[in-house]
Amino acid sequence: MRTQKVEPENVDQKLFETFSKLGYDGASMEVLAEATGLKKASLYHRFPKGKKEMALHVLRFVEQWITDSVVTIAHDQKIRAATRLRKIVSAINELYAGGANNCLLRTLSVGTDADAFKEDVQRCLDLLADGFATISIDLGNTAAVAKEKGKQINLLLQGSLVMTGATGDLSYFKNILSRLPSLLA
Amino acid sequence: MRTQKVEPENVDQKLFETFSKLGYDGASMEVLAEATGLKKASLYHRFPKGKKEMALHVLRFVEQWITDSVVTIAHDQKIRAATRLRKIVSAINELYAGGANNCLLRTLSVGTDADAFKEDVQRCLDLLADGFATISIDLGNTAAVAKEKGKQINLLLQGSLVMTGATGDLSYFKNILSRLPSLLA
DNA sequence: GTCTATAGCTAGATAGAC
DNA sequence: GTCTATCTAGCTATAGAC
Repeated sequence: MRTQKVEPENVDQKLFETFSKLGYDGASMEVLAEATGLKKASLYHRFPKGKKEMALHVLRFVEQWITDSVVTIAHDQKIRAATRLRKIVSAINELYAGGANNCLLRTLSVGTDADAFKEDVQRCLDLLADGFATISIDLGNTAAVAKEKGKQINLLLQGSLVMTGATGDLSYFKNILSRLPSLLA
Repeated sequence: MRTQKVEPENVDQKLFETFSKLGYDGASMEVLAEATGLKKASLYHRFPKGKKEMALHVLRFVEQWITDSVVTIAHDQKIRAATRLRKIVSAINELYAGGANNCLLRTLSVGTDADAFKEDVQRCLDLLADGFATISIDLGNTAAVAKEKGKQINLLLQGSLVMTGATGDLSYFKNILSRLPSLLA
């Protein structure tokens, strides 16, 4: 048929999940096709430059998510800073399924083609740190202190996701999320 | 020739480095052969069950390193706790090349065969946490508090290595290492 | 836009000479 | 114990029908 079998947003979501879980080298075209519900050739129709283009596309998908769910919320002066942070924490908790999901930014940082993704990964991490720093400033910190706290949150989230992923113990992730308000204050 | 071309310890080291850098799926037999200086068939002679056996062997290599460089040192009552910790920090700094190297326990936690390594990865992480906890107890904390601190150090080290690996900024790793004494006190 | 079929290559793994 | 040569399966990617 000529009509789309799967919505682009659903394809993005499945590619995101698969790359997050298996990394770039572990996510074969066969697996990606099964995950999206499309045949390999159809995936190539949507991403003519192949797997690398898919991963870069998913990274932009994540960058957009961060912009919408962290950065924009963080800057919304109509809402109290503490409330903004609660919304961000809730979004992050949902994205990572309470710690059960790996972080794409981490899984794409290891492998044969990691260099190709480094720039986009860094931009995403910077956006996250800036979002957290914005909240921290509004909670009463100087820009310099807030910037350091933002970077520290990135470190703690990544560490908690590694530990939760390796051990299966969701409390690593859960604890960091619940401590975010005090860590940014 | 019938004699060994490369010492087993050197093979272990190169396999460790390659799996750490590229992960399991990214470390092809071809790449592993080049890294060790052996041909593929020679690697199969040493590891008849193939790549999975190599990765498991390297995990035991790491477990031994942790036992020698962290656990045993941590329990050495002949030395002051603060001095023991300095030795451990120094060893960790060297292993990770100041943050430039990825952590094998993390890179083997993602990919198509991650399940096969999970048990060993967990054991290594537990050993590390126990080593840190031992120091923390000797610095005056209760067993319960020390245990939590040990787990937190694992989280911080993993997080710092992810951030340093993704951004190239060695200070994430360096800062955590320098804070270990106060974090365990 | 999706599909079947397949090209061309590289992966993990083996056989057998030395 | 190491090597060259090779097998098979899986990989990324493409061709062309519908």
